[in-house]
Amino acid sequence: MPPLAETAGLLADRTRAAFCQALLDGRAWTAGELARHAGVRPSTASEQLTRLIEGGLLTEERQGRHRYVRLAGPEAAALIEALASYASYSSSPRSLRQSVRLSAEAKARTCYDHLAGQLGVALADAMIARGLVADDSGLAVTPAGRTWLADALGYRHPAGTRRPLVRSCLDWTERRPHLAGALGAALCATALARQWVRRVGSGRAVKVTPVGGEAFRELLGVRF
Amino acid sequence: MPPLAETAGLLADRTRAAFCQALLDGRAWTAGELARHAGVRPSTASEQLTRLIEGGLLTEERQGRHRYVRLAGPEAAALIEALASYASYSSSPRSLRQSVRLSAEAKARTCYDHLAGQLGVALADAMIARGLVADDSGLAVTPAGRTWLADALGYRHPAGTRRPLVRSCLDWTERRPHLAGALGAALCATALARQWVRRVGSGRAVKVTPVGGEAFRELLGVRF
DNA sequence: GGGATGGTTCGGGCCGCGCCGAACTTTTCC
DNA sequence: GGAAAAGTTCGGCGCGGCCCGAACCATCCC
Repeated sequence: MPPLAETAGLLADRTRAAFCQALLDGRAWTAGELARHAGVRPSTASEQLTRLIEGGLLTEERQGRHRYVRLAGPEAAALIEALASYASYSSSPRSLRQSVRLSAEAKARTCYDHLAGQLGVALADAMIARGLVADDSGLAVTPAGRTWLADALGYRHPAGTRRPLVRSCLDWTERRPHLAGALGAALCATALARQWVRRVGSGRAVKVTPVGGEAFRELLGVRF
Repeated sequence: MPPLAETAGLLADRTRAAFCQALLDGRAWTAGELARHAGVRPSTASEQLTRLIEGGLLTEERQGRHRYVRLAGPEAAALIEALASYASYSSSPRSLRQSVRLSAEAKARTCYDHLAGQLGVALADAMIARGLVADDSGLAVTPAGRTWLADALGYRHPAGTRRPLVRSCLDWTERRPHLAGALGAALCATALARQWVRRVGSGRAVKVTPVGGEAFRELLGVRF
């Protein structure tokens, strides 16, 4: 079996796909949580998780009687994003898309380790409008952007890392790009740490707190 | 079945994956060519092609008794690239990788509508070194680059298109990025039109002609 | 220790699907 | 018109894999 087909096969199953999409929130889930989420028996979940781990898409971490599982890394997340984005791009009738836009996840959510949804797109737009990120056919952080990153988030990009500072990630609800890469991750981490956003429910949805609304307005002029 | 799993399923089969990877050369193939290429009977190829077309990954064009088939567009190509790149990234033992590097495809080939392989990476490096493309955490064409595009290739980027001028595409033989997007396509089209490279065999491999060697050296200082 | 909970292993059932060959249709060429 | 070639449709075969329940193991808590 050629490697492409094999990798695709990992994601070509209802249950495994549900696992991976849930794990796009970047957190570690237990096997049982994923089983309930996908609506299968624990035994089934256990087997499918093993396959995903052996396939290199997930990593596990055992803690006592729990088996925690998370995406193997940004590359794996990017692959799943790419597939999900293409799939929703090529399918999804209009009416469904409309109703999706009204959900909590569409307003604001995490996408692996960065922010997405209407919030994510608004933040991306704001950073481009303020000249912190340039969108000259491909995204790039400007010098002003680097300063802002250090001042507002306390983030300095280590030289020589493989991960790009900023990467565009197509938003499957908004159909517009938001910011991924190290910048996106730093922004999301800060937002969670300083309680600008709070997770709601067990999924990927987040909610902007009053403090967060203030912060986003002050730092980037985003009104949400 | 969730859309992600469905799309993945299209590529989760030996035969269909072989079709798609062959079609990454950007050309239109007949059903029979693909059948021989993948080592299946025409009847099988016919059925699988229908599935890929209904799934939106391919488009067809009938001409007489021939059924020509090609990738549906840059998005589809990008998806297949992403999967192929990840698959070879996560698998592929060292020895295999070594022998792959010596093949004709590794030296120079097309990747959907742009140039890849050692040639593609060399061209990308040269354009970055000459300041035509900036690699400041994300790729972007510089003003000098736009001038060069107009002068050397006669290409002017239409405003308001959805397709990015330049996009990074991870090379699965070199493990380094080469240039995709409209710029990559324009460069590849020019190279083929002006006989800088010539296709060899039925696959994606190309060969740099003497004229091409001259042109690449003159325009970008690339010695190949 | 004993009960409850999370997770795994194993056997078995079942459905899907990828493949082929044979028969058929359509187009091309002589 | 007739033969050859490209492609399609259909019936059928067989494998793979997805799922479950039952039994079992490991951990945690009282």
